[in-house]
Amino acid sequence: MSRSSGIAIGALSTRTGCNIETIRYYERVGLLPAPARSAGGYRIYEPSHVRRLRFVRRARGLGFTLDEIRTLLDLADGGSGACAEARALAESHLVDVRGKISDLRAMETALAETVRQCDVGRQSRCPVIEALSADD
Amino acid sequence: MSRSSGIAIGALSTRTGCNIETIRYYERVGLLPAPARSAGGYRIYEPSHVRRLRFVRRARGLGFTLDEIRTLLDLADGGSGACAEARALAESHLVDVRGKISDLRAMETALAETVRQCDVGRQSRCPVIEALSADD
DNA sequence: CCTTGAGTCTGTAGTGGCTACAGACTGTAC
DNA sequence: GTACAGTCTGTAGCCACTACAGACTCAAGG
Repeated sequence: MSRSSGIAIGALSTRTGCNIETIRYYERVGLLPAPARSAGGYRIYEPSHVRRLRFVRRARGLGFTLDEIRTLLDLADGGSGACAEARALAESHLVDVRGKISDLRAMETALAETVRQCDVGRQSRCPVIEALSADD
Repeated sequence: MSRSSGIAIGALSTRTGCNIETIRYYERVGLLPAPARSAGGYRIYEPSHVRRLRFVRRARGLGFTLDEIRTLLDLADGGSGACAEARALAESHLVDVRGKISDLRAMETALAETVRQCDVGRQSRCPVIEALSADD
């Protein structure tokens, strides 16, 4: 018996590209179900854990928060009717992402302009510092 | 004597748009020098504090870390020779910002595509969840 | 002078999403 | 049997704040 024995945390880590400490952290905060344990207390992961962790990592890669991912996981497990909710979550997240992009673009413009002024003249004072020190 | 008496932390907060708790935090971590105190222990800020805090807030607005800002402040105080260093700092920060923008744009594309598929078909399964659950 | 109420004080703890230990134990290959 | 990599728990740190509790202070009005 016990033919398919599952894998240890290190193997799960290599397979998913997720740090060991992070895997344990996900378990602690309830994103990954607690796996079975060996006699000596080692975690033993099944293929379902691999799938779940990949889901989490992918969602993190898209910038979803752990809270949002918890919801997505519930929806994925939940079944029907979930699609509209998942879509809404993804859409509102997309709005966030676009907001961040435009914030960063504004930042980029301001920074680039500041740096550019260093090239322009050989002022007595530093344009970078001046820009940050402006009076109004 | 004591004609110009300085302002309290609340007034500094309104003037700079910086949270009171954040002002105290900046003092704690050495970004803002500790001001004089009233007999009762209230912080009394001078115009130099207003300028310094504005500098910090502006730099934060451009996404500099507190550590980078500490350096910028040293450079601003330090005087000559500082310009090249300040410029280098700003430039490397600009590289970071551009990196973040392109990461977010990739995210945006992937998210938008995922959401779009919800519109396309009336699949039995949710494209958002499917995308996150992919096997490879 | 006294009271009221807004302002301020210190200190501590929480946030998110990890990451980094220390010190003890386990599993496995030789 | 023993070496050594892997894993365990628990705690603390990171960044840049934010949010309290409970005590105190200051200015204005009566």
